[in-house]
Amino acid sequence: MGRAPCCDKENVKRGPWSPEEDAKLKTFIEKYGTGGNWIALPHKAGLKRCGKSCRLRWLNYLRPNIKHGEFTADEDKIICSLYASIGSRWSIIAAQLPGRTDNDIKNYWNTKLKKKLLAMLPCFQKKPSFFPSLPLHSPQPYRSDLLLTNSTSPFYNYTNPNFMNLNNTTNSLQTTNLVQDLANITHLTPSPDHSSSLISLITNINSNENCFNLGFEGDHIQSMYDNPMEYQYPTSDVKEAMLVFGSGGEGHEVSATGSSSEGGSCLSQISYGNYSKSNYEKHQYQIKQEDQFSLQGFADQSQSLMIDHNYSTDQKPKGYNLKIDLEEVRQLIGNSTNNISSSYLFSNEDEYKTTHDHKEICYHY
DNA sequence: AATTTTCGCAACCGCCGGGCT
DNA sequence: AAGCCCGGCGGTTGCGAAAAT
Repeated sequence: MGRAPCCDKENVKRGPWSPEEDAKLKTFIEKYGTGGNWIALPHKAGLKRCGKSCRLRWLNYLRPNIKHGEFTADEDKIICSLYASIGSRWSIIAAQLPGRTDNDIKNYWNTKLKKKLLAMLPCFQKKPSFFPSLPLHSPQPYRSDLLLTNSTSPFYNYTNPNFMNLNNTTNSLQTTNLVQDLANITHLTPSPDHSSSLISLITNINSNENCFNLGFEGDHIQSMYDNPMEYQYPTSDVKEAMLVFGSGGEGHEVSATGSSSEGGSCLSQISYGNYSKSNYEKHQYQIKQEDQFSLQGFADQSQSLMIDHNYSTDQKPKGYNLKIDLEEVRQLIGNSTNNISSSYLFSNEDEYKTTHDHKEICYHY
């Protein structure tokens, strides 16, 4: 049995607010305040609205000093910085931007800023580093060397040509490039408590999540839990093959089938998890952002990006510093016409279906 | 010019935590 | 201590506008 609704949904008006309703609400609150009770407010104000709806309308639209319109470069910078630090805590981010609402910032991020930020990732801009030897604008033959062949995993032996075989030399190089690209963009600095400054790759078959993970590792496997940066390669049963960068382990929502609502899109997260080897689902502070970020660059492959960043329970960064190059973001935003990667990166569902059906590889500009 | 697709944003939904009884 | 109520929050949806075909 579910929770009782906050209001009688049959008798409340829904949908867009009329100017008359706005005026009623504004006048009432300016005169009497909210009284600390949003549920009772609409009745007092003579509105046939749910209290929550009134609250939202007031906070997001009617209250004084609300700022609408374009976000400034400085605001972009703050949003990017805070998102990199705390994730999708929109109310906290909004608190740093006077006049902006959490809803505004959330919408702005989801529709514009995120795409611009992701589009600047070198690993997606430099196609050869990720899709070496695949010429553009031409269907590609089936690549047997890109098959997954490891028969030890039920997910691994799925011979989907859209996945890379990370066991062979070619793809090790690809992966190394990928690692380097991400390291470049995030300016990751190894933690002092990881004695190895070298990034080594490990492969960790994760049967629970249909992924195998590539992680940065220090000298000991413990690093796998301490170190948040790992790549996950879903290996089966996904209509869109995708690459997820980020944290794995139980309690993380990184399943390959975790697609968001829209057909051609796939999952992406920026999450913050506190791992401990013994019980890494405890004390976990996770912030998740699902992206609608798809890539049609490799057969019917869609990809997503996850930047993961380890936090301890006091939510302070532990181990690594992630710095988004905000100047690059700003330049990118300021030069929206020069955005080759965005059209390359973002596909729509129809394109997906077309290439999926015909097993062709198409690059889009 | 008409139709379809995509985009942007306001609003809704449902979960969660805190305060009160 | 337990249960209820409410506010706050983040994710999602729906619809009108704009862009593309």
